[in-house]
Amino acid sequence: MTTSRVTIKDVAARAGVSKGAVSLAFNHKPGLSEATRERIFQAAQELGWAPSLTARTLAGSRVDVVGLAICRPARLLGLEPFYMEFISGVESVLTEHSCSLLLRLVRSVEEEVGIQESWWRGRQIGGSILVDFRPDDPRVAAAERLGMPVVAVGHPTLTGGLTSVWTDDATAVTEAVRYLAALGHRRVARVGGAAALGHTAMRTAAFDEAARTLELAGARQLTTDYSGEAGARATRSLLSAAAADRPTAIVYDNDIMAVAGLSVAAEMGLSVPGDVSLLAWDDSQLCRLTHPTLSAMSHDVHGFGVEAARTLFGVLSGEGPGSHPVPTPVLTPRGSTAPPSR
Amino acid sequence: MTTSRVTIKDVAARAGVSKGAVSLAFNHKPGLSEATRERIFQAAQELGWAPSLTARTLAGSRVDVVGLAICRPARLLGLEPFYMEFISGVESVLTEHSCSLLLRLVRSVEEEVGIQESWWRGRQIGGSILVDFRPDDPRVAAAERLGMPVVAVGHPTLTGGLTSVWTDDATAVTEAVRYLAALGHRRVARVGGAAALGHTAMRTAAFDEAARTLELAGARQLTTDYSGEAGARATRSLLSAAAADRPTAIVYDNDIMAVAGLSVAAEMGLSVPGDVSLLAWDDSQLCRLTHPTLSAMSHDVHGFGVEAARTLFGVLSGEGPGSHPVPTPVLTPRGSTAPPSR
DNA sequence: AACGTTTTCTTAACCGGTAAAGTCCCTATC
DNA sequence: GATAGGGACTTTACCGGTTAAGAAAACGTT
Repeated sequence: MTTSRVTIKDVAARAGVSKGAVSLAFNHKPGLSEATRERIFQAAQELGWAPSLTARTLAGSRVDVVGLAICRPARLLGLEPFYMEFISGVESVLTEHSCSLLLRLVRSVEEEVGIQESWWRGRQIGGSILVDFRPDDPRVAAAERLGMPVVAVGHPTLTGGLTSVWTDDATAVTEAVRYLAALGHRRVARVGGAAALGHTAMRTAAFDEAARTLELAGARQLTTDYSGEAGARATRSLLSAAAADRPTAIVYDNDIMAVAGLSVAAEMGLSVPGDVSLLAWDDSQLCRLTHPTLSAMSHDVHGFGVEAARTLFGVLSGEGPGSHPVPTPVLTPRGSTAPPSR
Repeated sequence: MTTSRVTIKDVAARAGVSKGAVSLAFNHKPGLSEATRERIFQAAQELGWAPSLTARTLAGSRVDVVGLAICRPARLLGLEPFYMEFISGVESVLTEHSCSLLLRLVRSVEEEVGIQESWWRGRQIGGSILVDFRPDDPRVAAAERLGMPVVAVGHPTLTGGLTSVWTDDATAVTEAVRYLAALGHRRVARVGGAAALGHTAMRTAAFDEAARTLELAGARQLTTDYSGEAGARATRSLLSAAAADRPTAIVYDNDIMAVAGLSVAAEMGLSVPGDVSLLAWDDSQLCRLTHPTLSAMSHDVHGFGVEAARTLFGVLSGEGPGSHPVPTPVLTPRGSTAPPSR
């Protein structure tokens, strides 16, 4: 009930030493006899004391909290397996360093800049992981202006001089299109993610480029908000074209939209992969739960989070800016892709 | 680049006043002329200063961070729409109070007790939201021992004397079973969540009770780990019984498993809802993306998070322990439930 | 003009730690 | 036996705020 805040002073008194000695003991610094050290830990244990991180932070040492602000409508976040998996990867590294994650959902990049700045100014965080980069993202300048240690999750062309962790979306898109073309598809469509995001633009450009190179006349692209509903709408729009124009293969920017697409195809009486092939992205467990199972560009999202966190610790320990690519998503063919029917 | 930490002292100097005056101004406390107040804000703005939350916390005011530790294997978290939606609800309230969320994924309740304790001891958080209660949960005693303000998300019978926010799972399960029975189903099965969780036990008991009351001889239940794979396995096991014993309706404890079940039925050549009806739980967007769409016990998870956070702020402002039920999940029939075929 | 009130601001003591500098004592060295 | 060098602690000065108590100036009163 009472709790009566136990402080370092109480521990010092109980162990019969000074505050300084307790501090020394708890930071495993030299200058104390084994006996005293033991006595101090004993006292701390008895009183149930742990050093206040707040005070410790204020006293000038580092902050062991990492920030992460995510800017997506709440409705979508719930559904996207991506972030939770990413976070779990980040967490697994933070835990090793007994660090915590400060999370915030924001509505705009501008708001995020504000949050990050106040976190940093208020000494709430030691550094941050920035995600969902846009072209000319204001966070690049903000991070540099503040001198705040960050790792930017995004392609180096988007993240300015910041240390970045990224996947090669362009190559993955190209591989996806090549694969579908190799199966014999000519009318390939892509249902992309949010148009404002930098990596969507990169995928769009790569898709165009691949379509041109492979001389796919019927290539088409749409952008969405990543939601299943938008994916369904986009698919419906693509598949309702006259049979001669209708795409025979569709690539999606996440797996929720691919699942939605699968259901639209069924609803329209089209068989997958007979009438249309579908290819998902990110490849969560979901892709193996549908019927037919979804072929996907598969991706170790957890590992992506791990790498981001590791890199942030690198930055925190003084490493200069760098570019850290993580493995390119690999094609994982399952039941939803096949050669087009004649 | 340099940032040269701006502190309250710098602001005071620039405004030509003392530290104390700046503090007064920024906390909107009386005792300053309008002119000085203005001058101070002006100076702060020019220097880009914001008070350090760390220092502020240390100086004795409250902590504006709320803790949340989640104990589920990372692999599952990614997929479960529940938590992200819940978090987004929590966040929306925290934001109003300019509070942040400290998130941690843990592997066991014991680990969580440790984390919560060190957060609290270290003055990292002002209070916490506890989720996923088990019978005799050690967190109840821990929270009371520490005198830590918390809100427990779980049924009052599980959360001891802690302030709780909960949904009436028992009633919802009963309603689900009644509905299926009303459609004419006699062999109803349930694919439950993690056996160790308190609310799973409550649902299991309620299901048994409802089956007895309605005299459903063929009622069966299984528990899983909430993953789609486990849901698929469970469904496969249930549906591979001889036709005369095979359940004609299955209730799932989340929607991922229901999706998995749907695909298993398809794989086994059974039609939904013709041969077997499926009923999902939680009702994320996913339930509307399958074919047929999934009937579900629908639930405002975002609102659940909102209520949890609101209640925590109540506790923080001194409200005594209380019990806050949120609306019971309501049955939302869609395409996956129908009377059994003869 | 003398005196009590307010208003407005300053001082100084914390909050709970860290870290550099200082003190004391014990031992090795010449 | 004087001195230097460590080891084991203690002192003390911060970190960047808050806040109670104190002081100076402005104001109203009789």
